[in-house]
Amino acid sequence: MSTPTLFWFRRDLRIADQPALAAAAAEGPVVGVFVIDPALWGPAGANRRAFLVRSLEALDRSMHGSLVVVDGPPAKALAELADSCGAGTVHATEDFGPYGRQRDDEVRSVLARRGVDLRLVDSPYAVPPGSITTGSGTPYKVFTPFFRSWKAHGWADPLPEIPVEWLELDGPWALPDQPPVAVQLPPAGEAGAWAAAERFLDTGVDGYAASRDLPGIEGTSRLSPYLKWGVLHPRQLLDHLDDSPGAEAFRSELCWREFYAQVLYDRPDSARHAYVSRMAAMELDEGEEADRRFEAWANGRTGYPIVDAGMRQLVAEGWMHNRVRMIVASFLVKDLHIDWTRGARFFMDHLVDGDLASNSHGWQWVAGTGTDASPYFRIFNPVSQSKKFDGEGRYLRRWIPEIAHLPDRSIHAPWTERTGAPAGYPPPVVDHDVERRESLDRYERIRRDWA
DNA sequence: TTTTGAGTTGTTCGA
DNA sequence: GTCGAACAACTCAAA
Repeated sequence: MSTPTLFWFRRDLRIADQPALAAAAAEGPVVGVFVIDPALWGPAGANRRAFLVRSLEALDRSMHGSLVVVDGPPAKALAELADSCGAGTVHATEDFGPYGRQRDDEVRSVLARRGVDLRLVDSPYAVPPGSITTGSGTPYKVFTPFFRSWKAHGWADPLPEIPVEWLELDGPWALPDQPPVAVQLPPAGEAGAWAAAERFLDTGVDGYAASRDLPGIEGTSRLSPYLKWGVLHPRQLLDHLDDSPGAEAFRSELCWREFYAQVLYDRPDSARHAYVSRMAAMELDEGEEADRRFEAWANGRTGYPIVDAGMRQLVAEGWMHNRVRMIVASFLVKDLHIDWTRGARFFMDHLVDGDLASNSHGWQWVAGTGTDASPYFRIFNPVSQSKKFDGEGRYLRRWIPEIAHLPDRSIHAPWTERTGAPAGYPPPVVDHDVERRESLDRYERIRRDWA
């Protein structure tokens, strides 16, 4: 009997279109393993952990129950497992995140000492980070030229189905208990992912360019949790997109994910620190009053309906509409003057689709600390954004029952209602016009000091 | 090396 | 209500 090879699942919880798995299967019988890494498990947040557990259960079913689940630091866990089953190689999909790269270096050297080879194949992206550069060989910092270059570079077609001989090891291999969560999780596994993908590809792509901006309707793909865990690979979706405007808009959203992965790959520190370092000098509000305002934001009680609706959706669903993510982020940073990293952490605690690169850089874009060139005076007005993208208040009424009875005219700014603000709904925590001015002043001080 | 055109998602003001 | 200009001038990418 040939020696088994280990396949280490990470952010690629699928069987279809799996080049790294195909490479493992080409060597013989495969032991599929997932390592519950304490360094990632704890910080993931209960919602994401719960979705991960379900995704692993689905994966295990598609492997006829052969998935091995081990606990502990990956280097130690994999070394022990390789020893016990006599595997000479460990295959995995390459990870480009700051922690993942460091972890894989360590795993590689620990395994090498036992004569076990770590082989990294493929990536969670259509185009692996680092493979596209500008004409002068530097990483792109602006999206549009990156997008052009990314499309010109192109990507592989999805792989045809390959046979895998899964090897079962003596267990028991228990998945961790699924954390009890209040949110309704998306259907897990490749079947659930493809049901969602087909629904979107069949009926959602056409109107995507316009409807993706309207939080009151189901206009987005809702595929982010699957992309996060690699239940779907982006090239599988790209393979179904034509040249229509909606398809191009969706392709560009997929590319944003890759652009930010590339930025983080180039600048691992930018997960937690300002990409534009001089912006770290921004004056921030801290202390009791700032904490009180942060709590109002986190609890959906700022008195600005679009902000509160978004935060309530985040806590209730573990997901927030993209347009509203920008609005609530802008409000925390520019109306409350609170550090973007605090908001980013809160998002990561709740999001089922929480992805470090996209989350950190989405926040940095809003905060004006990121790769964007001139976001100086770009401060979202929570009332005009609400009127523009949720004119009929469908989204607001769904999430804020206290104000559901208000007419369209005043629902976006309840304090303007002549009969008085509704009982049970708070007055605005700050005055947007005042805080907008304050933010511009603070930016101006940084700019002046820099000059 | 220098130059040139362009840059996710905005807001406000005044005509 | 709608529309264009100003915001303030910076950095990036490519020619």
